[in-house]
Amino acid sequence: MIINNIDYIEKDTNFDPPSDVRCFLLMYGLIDCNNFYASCERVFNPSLIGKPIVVLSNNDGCVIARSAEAKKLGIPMGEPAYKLKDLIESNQVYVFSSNYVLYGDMSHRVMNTIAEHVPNMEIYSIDEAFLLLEGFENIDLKSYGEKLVKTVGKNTGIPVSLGVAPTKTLAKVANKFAKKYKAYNGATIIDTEEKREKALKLTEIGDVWGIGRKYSKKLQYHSVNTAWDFAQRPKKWVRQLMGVVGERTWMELNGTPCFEMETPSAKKSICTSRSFGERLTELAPISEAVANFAASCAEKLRKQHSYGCVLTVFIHTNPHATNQPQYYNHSVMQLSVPTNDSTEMIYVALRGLKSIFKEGYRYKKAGVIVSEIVPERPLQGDLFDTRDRDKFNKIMTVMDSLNGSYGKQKVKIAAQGFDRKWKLKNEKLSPCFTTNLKDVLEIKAEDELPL
DNA sequence: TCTGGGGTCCTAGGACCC
DNA sequence: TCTGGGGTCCTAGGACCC
Repeated sequence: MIINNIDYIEKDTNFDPPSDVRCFLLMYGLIDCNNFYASCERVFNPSLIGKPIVVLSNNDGCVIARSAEAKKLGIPMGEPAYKLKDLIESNQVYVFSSNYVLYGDMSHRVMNTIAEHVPNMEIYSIDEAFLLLEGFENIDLKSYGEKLVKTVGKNTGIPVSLGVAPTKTLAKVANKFAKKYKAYNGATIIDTEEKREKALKLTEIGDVWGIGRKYSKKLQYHSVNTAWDFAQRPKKWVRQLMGVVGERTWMELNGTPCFEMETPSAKKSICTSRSFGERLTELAPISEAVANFAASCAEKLRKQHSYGCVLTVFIHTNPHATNQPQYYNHSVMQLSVPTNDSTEMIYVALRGLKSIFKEGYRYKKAGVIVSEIVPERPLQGDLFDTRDRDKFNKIMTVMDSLNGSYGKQKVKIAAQGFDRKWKLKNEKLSPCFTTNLKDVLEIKAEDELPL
């Protein structure tokens, strides 16, 4: 029985695990890319197949993706790269700086392929999509799923896995099985009560979607070690310990959908922030960085046809350097008129930065956050607004279109500067195979050097 | 020396009003 | 003067996700 009705869920607070036989009218799928960033690096460099690969975060900080081989070596997710130096060298692990242009483009290819075969999908992240499988009663979901997985792999070179179940959370569970056991051929379906029970019993509580580190610890303290233990607890108990959020996860694990398919909506906040490649002590280079972050926020706003009303700037020192003086501050500014104009945002952001910048610290990171985001129209004017908004709108449109055709940052505001002292460290960047022919040709030329 | 970046949602508590 | 409760709005912080 599927109860796809939020009102019912709200009212019946004593709903306990159902034990009746189910008939699923509607199933959710979760398809995601295996070791996505590592797989992307591999697509254009087949010599890496079978080799351990790790991809590092911005500034080559810590590990954010690992190939299966790297996982096998015991390289943990999130580990700082410097701690892994020996392990990397002794095992000849291939290390890459993150190349988001490449990953973004590969993501498009994967998503487009899925969209060609599934009518209703929701892109959930760069490497994941939920599918809504409606009207599949007479179709063998297992072979349908296997076929989809195979097609995506063939068309894009990226290996993917699919989990199918009556709720999104259960689809996530199913997906883990598809990944873990090769014999599933990339697709696992949870469509009977027996499979659900077995899957939940084999799933650690911390691996459940929606249960993070903190709750995982809390639950284990109460002897809840598996997803099944959790699903068997009374609903009231879960509500008390974890609030409505935990209650929804509980319902979903028990087969009642609480998370519907979502359509993409405009962001409610937009943030651009970076750690600097080197520590900065002067206002000038930090200003340049902040100007760039503000410009990037404005560009993101224009892309989603929104204006921002509030702008926050923050800076801080390195919290890990406990032997050095620490400083963290932020400044919140209300914009007189909602805007997505780069020049205006830069101006306001720099004013904010000036108000919080203090001499005598080694700054590590800064960022700009835009909040209270509203749709582009209707615009509420300010009586005392003297800015020629039409003119600046036109300038922004021209700038975006030039940058769209000739490449990022070909045209920018003077304050964004050219020094780039704040720039990221990414020493192990792969070429942008999919978007930059020049990079690819250069690599080829090098490859041909025999000695 | 070296530890990412960008989001969302929920809750508790305070201020304020009637 | 004192006492009371309910409602709303805002904010900071906590938890989670990828």
